[in-house]
Amino acid sequence: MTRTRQAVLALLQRTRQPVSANEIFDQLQQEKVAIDLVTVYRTMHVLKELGLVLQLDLHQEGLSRYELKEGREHHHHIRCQICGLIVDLLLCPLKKVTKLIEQQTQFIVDDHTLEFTGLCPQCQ
Amino acid sequence: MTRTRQAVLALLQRTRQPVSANEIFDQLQQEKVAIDLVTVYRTMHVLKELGLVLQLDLHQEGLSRYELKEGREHHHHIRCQICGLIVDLLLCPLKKVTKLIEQQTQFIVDDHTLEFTGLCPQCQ
DNA sequence: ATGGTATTTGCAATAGACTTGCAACAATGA
DNA sequence: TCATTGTTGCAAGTCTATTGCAAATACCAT
Ligand SMILES: [Mn+2]
Ligand SMILES: [Mn+2]
Ligand SMILES: [Zn+2]
Ligand SMILES: [Zn+2]
Repeated sequence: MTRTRQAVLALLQRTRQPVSANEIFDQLQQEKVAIDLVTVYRTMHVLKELGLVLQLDLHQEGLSRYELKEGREHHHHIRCQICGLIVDLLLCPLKKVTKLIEQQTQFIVDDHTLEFTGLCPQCQ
Repeated sequence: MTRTRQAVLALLQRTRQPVSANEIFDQLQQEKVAIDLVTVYRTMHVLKELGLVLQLDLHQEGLSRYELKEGREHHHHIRCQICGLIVDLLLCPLKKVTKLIEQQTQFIVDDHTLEFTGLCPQCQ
């Protein structure tokens, strides 16, 4: 756990939203923390390996975001199409559906992704 | 509807799987149809606008695939992690869940993406 | 502390999907 | 036929992310 990695972790802690590598880079620049964008990517890789961080690849965004794992279980997200707000959905409604799909397709299902988009309360 | 666009449409018709721009390009090359990769991208854009083609951005693939819309309604997909087989799921299990999420988050939901991965019957 | 090893970092270059500018070409139609 | 419009190919560019490599840093046994 180097100084640099501490800085990234600290940023994730004080950030409520999932952040992209570029956002981490820009934010740390502003805070006068010298860090290369490549190092951000490599740091995120390490933090994922350590199980401290989750990587989110939301649909249509064309980049990855990261959030602290903390105690978070498997969950999904909803994103506002106007302001980009991302909110955790704590339920996963797909357990029964998974069994149905296994029957219908003869696949063995081992993962899924689910994401909603819409308008947040502010943007309506 | 130019010769080139006809060739792309014909390829989509005889292809069972959703195909990427590069796959369309390679396949047409093999069939001695002269076409530029840029033209493939622009053609897919046009065919989408015309409502003839659906664009799929499956999770973790890092590229777009295209399938004929034909009569297809809103639907989802399951992909085999070994061989890449993609199968249509004809059900959408999210209508009730959407209402629940609107209540919980105060968002107005207007779209969602859902995708399963697993092992197809051949690869188990 | 000191020296030696392993890890981490920055910079430059690269990869890969996709887009854009522009000029040549083809189709359309008065 | 000529002018206007739409389509294509090539080159170059964008954007996120990765890789090679050498310099800097951290770590550890002496
Ligand atoms: Mn989350
Ligand atoms: Mn489909
Ligand atoms: Zn789930
Ligand atoms: Zn659906």
